[in-house]
Amino acid sequence: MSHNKQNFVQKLRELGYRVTPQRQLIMDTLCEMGGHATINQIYERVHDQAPAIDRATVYRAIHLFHEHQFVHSADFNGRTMYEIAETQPHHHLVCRECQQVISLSDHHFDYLADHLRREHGFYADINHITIHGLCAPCQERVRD
Amino acid sequence: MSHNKQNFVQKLRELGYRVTPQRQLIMDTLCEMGGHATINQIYERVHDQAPAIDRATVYRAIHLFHEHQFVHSADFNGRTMYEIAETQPHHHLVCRECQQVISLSDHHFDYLADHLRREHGFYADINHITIHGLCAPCQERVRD
DNA sequence: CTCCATGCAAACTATTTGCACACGT
DNA sequence: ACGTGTGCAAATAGTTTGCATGGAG
Repeated sequence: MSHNKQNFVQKLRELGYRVTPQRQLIMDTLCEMGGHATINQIYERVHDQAPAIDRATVYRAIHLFHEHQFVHSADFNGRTMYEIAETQPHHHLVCRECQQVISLSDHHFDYLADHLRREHGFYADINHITIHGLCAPCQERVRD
Repeated sequence: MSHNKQNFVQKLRELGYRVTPQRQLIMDTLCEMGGHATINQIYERVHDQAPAIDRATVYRAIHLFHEHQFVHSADFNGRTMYEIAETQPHHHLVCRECQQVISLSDHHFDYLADHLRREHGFYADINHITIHGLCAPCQERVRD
């Protein structure tokens, strides 16, 4: 569910980066935010706890994390969201009508990943896939 | 491959929107751009052909198209891209190292979509799915 | 002829950058 | 002590909005 703090700290150090309180707080915050957040949402929450932390620091940290796969980026209806790169598969179904996000773990994604690797030589980041569409209630309502 | 112009024009009208040269040019341009582009890239190209067209117009058109499923949005390594909603399935594998985008049409996505509908009641926009990961050459090089 | 869509300009929000200082190693 | 990371401020880029005019239906 949440990231392994020891692991995060260790990996940062291994890569030659410094483990600062800012980076730790930003990572912790993203974890607490239940899977996905925009940079702005992360900043707001971090700022509540430590007003001295600047937006630029949040941007720099998130970019660093993204570069090294601590977090992933995803499009949620035109907005870029970031989420912890879980060890547990953690996919998202995003409804384009009600904006609802359904999280699920499903082995069918693994089949797809296997297939993409074998047939297309592509190594998918299969632990985090975002799919857009309509949730059941919205599908009922719309019927286009 | 390219969008059906008649269809686009007709649908716009059906929905009660006006078919303006600006909207047509923006849609044509996106089509010519081979599947995916940022709003800025679209604007640049439109602007070359018709310098009078304003950025605001491009934003408004793309949002309109997105709202009515003429185009889809997708995250390409943290950047929001837009692409024509093809009738042909048209998926993207985005390499997070070299930024290469592999387009493919593959029935395995259909299996996944069927499964999501049956098991999770979710109606995926299966004609356009973006998956992140490493392409074969980058996978070779990295080995982390 | 009637309104919707556009262009323009300005406001607003998001993101990046340079620099001096602070602090993790 | 060294050099990376941070805060600050300013610059740049991205997006939205109000309003008067133009043009599609």
